[in-house]
Amino acid sequence: MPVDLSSEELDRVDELVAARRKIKRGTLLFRNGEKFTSLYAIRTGFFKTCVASEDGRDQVTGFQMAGEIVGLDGIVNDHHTCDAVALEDAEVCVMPFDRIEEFSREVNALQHHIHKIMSREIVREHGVMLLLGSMRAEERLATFLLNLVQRLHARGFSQSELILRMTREEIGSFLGLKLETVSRTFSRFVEDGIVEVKQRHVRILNTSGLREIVNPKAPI
Amino acid sequence: MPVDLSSEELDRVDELVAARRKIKRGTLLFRNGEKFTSLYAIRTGFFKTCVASEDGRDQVTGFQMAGEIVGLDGIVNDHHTCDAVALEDAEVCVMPFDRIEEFSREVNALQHHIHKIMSREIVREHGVMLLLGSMRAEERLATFLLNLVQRLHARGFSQSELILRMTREEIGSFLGLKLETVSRTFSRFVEDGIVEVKQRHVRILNTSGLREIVNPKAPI
DNA sequence: AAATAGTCTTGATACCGGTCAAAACCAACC
DNA sequence: GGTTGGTTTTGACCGGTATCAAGACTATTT
Repeated sequence: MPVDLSSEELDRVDELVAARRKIKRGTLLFRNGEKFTSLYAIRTGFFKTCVASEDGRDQVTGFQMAGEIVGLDGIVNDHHTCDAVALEDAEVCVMPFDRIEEFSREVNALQHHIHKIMSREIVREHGVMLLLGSMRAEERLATFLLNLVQRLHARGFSQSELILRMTREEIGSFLGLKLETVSRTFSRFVEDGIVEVKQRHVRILNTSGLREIVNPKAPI
Repeated sequence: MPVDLSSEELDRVDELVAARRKIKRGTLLFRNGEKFTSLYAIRTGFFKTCVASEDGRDQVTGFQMAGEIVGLDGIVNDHHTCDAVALEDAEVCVMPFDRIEEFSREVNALQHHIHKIMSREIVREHGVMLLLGSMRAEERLATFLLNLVQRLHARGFSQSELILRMTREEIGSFLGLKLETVSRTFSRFVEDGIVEVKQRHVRILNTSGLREIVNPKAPI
């Protein structure tokens, strides 16, 4: 949790963490309908969250990595409304929400931090809505790759290479596309020399090419 | 604000409201880039919020009516990242956010209420992502109408009649469709006897028909 | 009443992405 | 090594929505 806190306050924040929990790849951290008790800070590993409609269709609402928080959906109704699935072996900090509320009454910076986390999630989802509502397949995939690599880079990984932890189908679900379209769009990027793709391994050869796809400059 | 509070606490919540502000139809409550200071509780009127991509496309992220809160997007970066536009003459309560944080340190129920409001917005957006990512035009419009009429009914209006405060283009932007598709889909609903449409005036003739479109029952 | 601008509807056509199907590839396990 | 199951790629074709265009309707203004 990257907040500006005094060392004393930091100690208190440590008390927030009730436990650590390991999640095996493919298993759920929490599921739709489950009682909400805690937020989870991801220490290691990679998650997807997804919601389901009554008739079985489901939609990946996000991919989360180290340092990010999952579980915010559960606050409003005391029950989770989506599933959080580990896409690789993972470890999280369990932070009981009543304790978070208690502490954030005492530590102003923590209170504000919590508010920011929730607001950031709202703003992130605005971006996804823009993507789903107005972009074509190539723009969606380019946006997705740029976003992933940017977040990975902020964690010390390469700016140009990444390993996808999710299947084409999961990417498609997130981007509102079918897996075949995701695959075809990757192939087109490869043809155009913008990326190299070997299964889940992606190397970005031309970042500004991707940016150009997302945000085409009006010629003169 | 429908919270369970003692009357003393309720008095304090009243102090949250720094002022009321009237917004003329077509004008902005706040705009992208503007400094964030306050949340706004809608007293009367109807708003849309929309985000814009760099190259000018924009996406309506929601429609808000009396009792709902707008401005949550501004918390994370101290600046708003979307526009809030009044679709009819409106009045809002201005609630300075620093005061909200101050009070919610003292009134537990208020603190939790704020958290719920933000979580509810996150969950609502999950639903929009599901809509944008996996539904076809008819399902999107049916979902939209059912949602609108349900929220209006909760405010004492009819279960079956409503007046749309937004244009076909704004509906389309929200639903990820072009205005022509929205219009055609309305026409199809009319042909099928599911709704009556006279410009902005809509009467729902067959609610379960709409539900069926959203959530088709598997035959046997 | 006429004129104007904005909004909405409808038609014809194009195209993007979906669907269906087959084959290739990969990893894990006998 | 061979088998199995899951994932990915690719092709052929189809369908839903976008696009382009014209006209109708409504409200407001002159």
